[in-house]
Amino acid sequence: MQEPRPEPSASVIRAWGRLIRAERTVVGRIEAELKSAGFPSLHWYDVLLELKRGPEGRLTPREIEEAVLFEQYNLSRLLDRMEKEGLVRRVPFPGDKRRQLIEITEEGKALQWRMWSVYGAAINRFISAKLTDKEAGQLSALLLKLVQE
Amino acid sequence: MQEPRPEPSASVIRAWGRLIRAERTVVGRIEAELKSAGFPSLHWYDVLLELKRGPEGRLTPREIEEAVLFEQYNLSRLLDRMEKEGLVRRVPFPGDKRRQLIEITEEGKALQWRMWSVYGAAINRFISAKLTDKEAGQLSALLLKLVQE
DNA sequence: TCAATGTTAATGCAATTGCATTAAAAACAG
DNA sequence: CTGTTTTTAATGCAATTGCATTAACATTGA
Repeated sequence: MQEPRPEPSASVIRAWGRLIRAERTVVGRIEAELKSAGFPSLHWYDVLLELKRGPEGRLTPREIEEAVLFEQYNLSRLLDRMEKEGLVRRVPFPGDKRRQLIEITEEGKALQWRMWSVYGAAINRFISAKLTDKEAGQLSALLLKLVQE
Repeated sequence: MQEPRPEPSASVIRAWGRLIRAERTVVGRIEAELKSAGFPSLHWYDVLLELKRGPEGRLTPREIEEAVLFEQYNLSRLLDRMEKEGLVRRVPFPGDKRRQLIEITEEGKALQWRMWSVYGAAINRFISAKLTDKEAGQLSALLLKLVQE
């Protein structure tokens, strides 16, 4: 016998819907800015930024996956494309031939930098203009609760 | 001469990162539940729900697009697939041969209903369990500000 | 009226993503 | 050790998405 399942509350359903919509809207706006400036997508930026932050500009694919929540196979092919563009380089992982290190190139760093000038401006336009810093802090705290555990 | 562009504040950048991450995480978890129950993706659900709410279970593709923020060409092909599964039906739009009405079928309504039992439970597990109703309300309000104007 | 413009939906083709599997190497268990 | 299991990354192929364009119709304005 199955217990009746309680419906999610109206306020939870509303929050969920708005989360989807806000994300789609803001990502769409920011991607449009990047594209119209001739830059690749946010996914590329995310990888470049993570690498730049990593020790000596290097991370394993696993670490990148974990940082940006991509699927293994998607990241593998994204790195193919980025390598072909000269933005990253695959180097051997010392002491483990299964793994590898992805290293950002100077060209990759330069692209990240140039993209940030457009990306940062877009964040200003589409987020800073809509929320105070205090509200941004509240939003962060709430979203953090959502992903925890 | 170019004015120096102010950097987005740290709290805004953090909120933006968490918005992306929270959305990806929760969508991923919910999609996994749907898939493991043998159901199609959230996109299908979204379309079915919008149609079910529409007058006599009908909306134009334009209206669906607007409601769920899909691209025109993606929706066009999604509707192809859904029609092939017998979930929706394309019917002529009276008085305008360019447009059409998409009508949900009984089978489509039944699928939406069955999906909701899994989807609602997933929302409970992944959202209700993490936020109080009050917090959900605050989150909604903040996300709304983000998409406004 | 009718040419020009705008709107709606579909489609060919390229790029990306998803799924399942594979290959290679490392870690582990007896 | 040696066979088994686990981890890491790549890949063939199908499904989906993105981009650019097209076709069909409606609307507008001279």
